[in-house]
Amino acid sequence: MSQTDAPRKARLRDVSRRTILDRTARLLVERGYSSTSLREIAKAVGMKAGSLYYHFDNKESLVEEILTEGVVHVQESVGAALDAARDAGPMERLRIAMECHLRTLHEQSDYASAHIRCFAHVPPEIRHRLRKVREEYDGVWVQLLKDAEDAGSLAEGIDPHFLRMALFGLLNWTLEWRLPPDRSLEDLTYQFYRIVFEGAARDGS
Amino acid sequence: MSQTDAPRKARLRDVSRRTILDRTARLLVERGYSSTSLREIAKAVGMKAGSLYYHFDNKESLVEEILTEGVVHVQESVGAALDAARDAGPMERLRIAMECHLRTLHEQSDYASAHIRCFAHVPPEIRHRLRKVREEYDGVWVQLLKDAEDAGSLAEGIDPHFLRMALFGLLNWTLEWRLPPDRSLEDLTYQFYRIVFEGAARDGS
DNA sequence: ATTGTTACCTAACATTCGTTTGGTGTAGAC
DNA sequence: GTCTACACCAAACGAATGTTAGGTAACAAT
Repeated sequence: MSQTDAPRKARLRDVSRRTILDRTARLLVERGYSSTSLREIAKAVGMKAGSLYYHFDNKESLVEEILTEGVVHVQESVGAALDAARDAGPMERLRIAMECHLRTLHEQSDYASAHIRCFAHVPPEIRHRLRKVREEYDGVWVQLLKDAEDAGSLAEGIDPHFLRMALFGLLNWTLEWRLPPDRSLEDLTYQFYRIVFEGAARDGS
Repeated sequence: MSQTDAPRKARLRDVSRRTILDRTARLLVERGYSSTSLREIAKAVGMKAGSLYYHFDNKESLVEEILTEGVVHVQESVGAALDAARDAGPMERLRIAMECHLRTLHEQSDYASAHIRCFAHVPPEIRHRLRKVREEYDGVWVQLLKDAEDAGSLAEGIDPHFLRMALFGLLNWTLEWRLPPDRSLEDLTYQFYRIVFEGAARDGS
């Protein structure tokens, strides 16, 4: 009846729901989509498998919500960092986006890394809807590269579309490694930025 | 009794076995490890599921053989191309290796693409043994980059280990795309080579 | 004190999975 | 013509899967 009543009533439900999402995201990263069973998820949460259906319609919608949120996490993280560096030049903004993308994947969001690792193995309908969600985040990079191009910072003959694909490959593939713990993500970003934009070859080779 | 007798006796067995491997590789690329069932494989071959056990101990060893052969395909393809260009400079040899790696993944071997797409989702023991198989192919690239470094063709401050990881990310991640059919793999290789080695930024940005 | 809702559990459902067992037709060897 | 090894099939196994139905403690509202 009070204003705090409705939130309090809804709290346990929301907490449990969030716990399920968190634990499932972790399992999806570790074992992939098909190998993560509802009973495994339930055990990680401290429930029984059937109880998951109180919070989600089925396994697919649970996973879809996680993978969708994964894109949102990366997009918000990169977006916030770019907003904070609104005055930086286009190349510096690209470097910031690279570091932020890497940091979200490796240190901040199991949702994001679950998205990368499971996308290809998820049912086609989900994958189709996830493509739509990706497009908005893709747009951020399209704009970043367009800004760099307009500023005359990109070399001639470089196709921005391929460059974007190359960047995604570089950044997302790092999930396949065990990151060397002696090197920071800042180092990694610096190396990748140098390779992709300044080139790994000595000038004139 | 004749010399052709033993081969003829063994032929049907070998043909069937190879058919199983081929069809399974294709299914692994399309649906991933856990979602590819033995009954699906058997149907694609024209057998019943139980009959697969005449040729393989179990699902895991069937898959392991495919993923292992995938590495062999790439390694032999790249190795042959490099042997044919023994006199080329280290940077040209790197370009050749890139194109050959891409071509094997996209046009020549389902075994190779199955390896890339399924490696992370395969049982840990198999993954552990596959790492050993990868190491030899990794050595090819370690040598390529060492040759480039020794020739003074690499920029200072570039860590060859990170550069190799970057290259693998770039090349292998292309399997996540639908390759634009209007662009050849030669174009793609050229773009990637320019980005990674000459840099996507205009000099002095 | 009673009622109703919330957030689960128990127990089962039908299916599918990898796998095994016991056969069976066919082809060549003798 | 008989025999034998080969390459497979038929049918089932137990276990695991996603999912559903019915029940039940705990708590809040009345």
